[in-house]
Amino acid sequence: MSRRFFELVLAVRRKCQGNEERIQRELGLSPAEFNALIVLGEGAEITGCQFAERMALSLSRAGRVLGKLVADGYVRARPSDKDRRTTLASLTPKGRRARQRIFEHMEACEARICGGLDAERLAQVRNALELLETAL
Amino acid sequence: MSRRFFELVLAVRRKCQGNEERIQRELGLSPAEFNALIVLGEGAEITGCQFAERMALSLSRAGRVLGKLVADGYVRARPSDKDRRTTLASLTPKGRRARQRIFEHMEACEARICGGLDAERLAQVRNALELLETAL
DNA sequence: CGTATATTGTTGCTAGTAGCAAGTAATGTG
DNA sequence: CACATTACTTGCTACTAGCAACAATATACG
Repeated sequence: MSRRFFELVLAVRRKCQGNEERIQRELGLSPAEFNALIVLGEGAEITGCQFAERMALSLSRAGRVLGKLVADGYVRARPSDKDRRTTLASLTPKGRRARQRIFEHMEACEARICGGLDAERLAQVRNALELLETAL
Repeated sequence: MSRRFFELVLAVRRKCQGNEERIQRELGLSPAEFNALIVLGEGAEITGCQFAERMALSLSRAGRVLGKLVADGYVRARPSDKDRRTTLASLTPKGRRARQRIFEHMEACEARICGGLDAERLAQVRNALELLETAL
C-alpha cells in the first residue's frame, strides 16, 4: 500500500505542478513558503518548534523559512511573554489572502484529479483519507 | 480533500523520515536517488524522458540523477539501437537489491501508519487508494 | 540560591534539489 | 536537402535541508 501511496504522490505532483508553480510565481513564494502558508493555520499563533514539527523540517531550516515569510510580509512574529526564547508566528492579512489563493489552487487540483470519479467513489476516497488522518 | 491529502503527506513524512534517512545513509543514496530506484521498475528499460516524466522532474535534473546512479553502480545505461539519441536505463543487480531494501522500509512505514486501523478500515483505505490511482 | 541541564532559536557551512537557457546530436518532415 | 523536433547535456542560479556551534532563556535539583 505504501508503494501505492508513493506513486499517488508522484501522480498528484504531475497533475498539479504547473498550477502550483504559477501561483508561487504570482505570489513570489518559494515552494517551502507555499507549504508554510498552509501549515500556518488561519489565525492561531504558533512557535518555531511547532512549525518545524508540522512541516517535518529541522528547526534551523524552519526558522529560515519563517524569517523569509516575515521579511516578505506574509507572517508576523513576536516574542512570547511567557517564554522569551520562543517566537510566536501568525499570518498577516496579506498572508491570509495568499493562503486563500492557495486553497483555491488546491480545489482546482482536486477537480482535475477527481474528475474521473463518480460521486460514490469520491465519497469512498474522502472517507478513506479521513480514516488515514485519524490513524496518524 | 486535497488539503487533507496535503496534511497526510506531511504526516507520513513525519512518521517515516527517520527510517528513510537511515536507509539512504546505509545505501549511500540521496533522497532523489532513493525515489529514483522506486520509479525505475524491476527489470524493464526506461528512457530518460520517461524517467523524468515519472519522477515529475525536468529532463536536465532527471539526467543528473540517473548519471549519479550509474556512477554509483545502481543503474546501467546504454544507448538505444533504434534511436541513438535516447539512453535506456535499467537497474543493476546492486540496484535491485537496494530497491528491495527500500520496499522493506516502506512496509515498515505502512505498519507504523496503519497500526491503528482495524482490518475493515484498512481494506477501505486500500480500496480508496486504488480508486485514486485509476482516476489519475 | 546557584549550578547543571534542557529547550528554543540563530548562524555558518556544506551537500543536495531543481528549473532555465543554450548547446549538441540524432531523428522526422516537407 | 533544409527545417523542425526530440532527447539529451552542460553551465548557471536559486532554493532546500541537515549539522554543528553558539546564545539566551527556562527548568530541575542539590
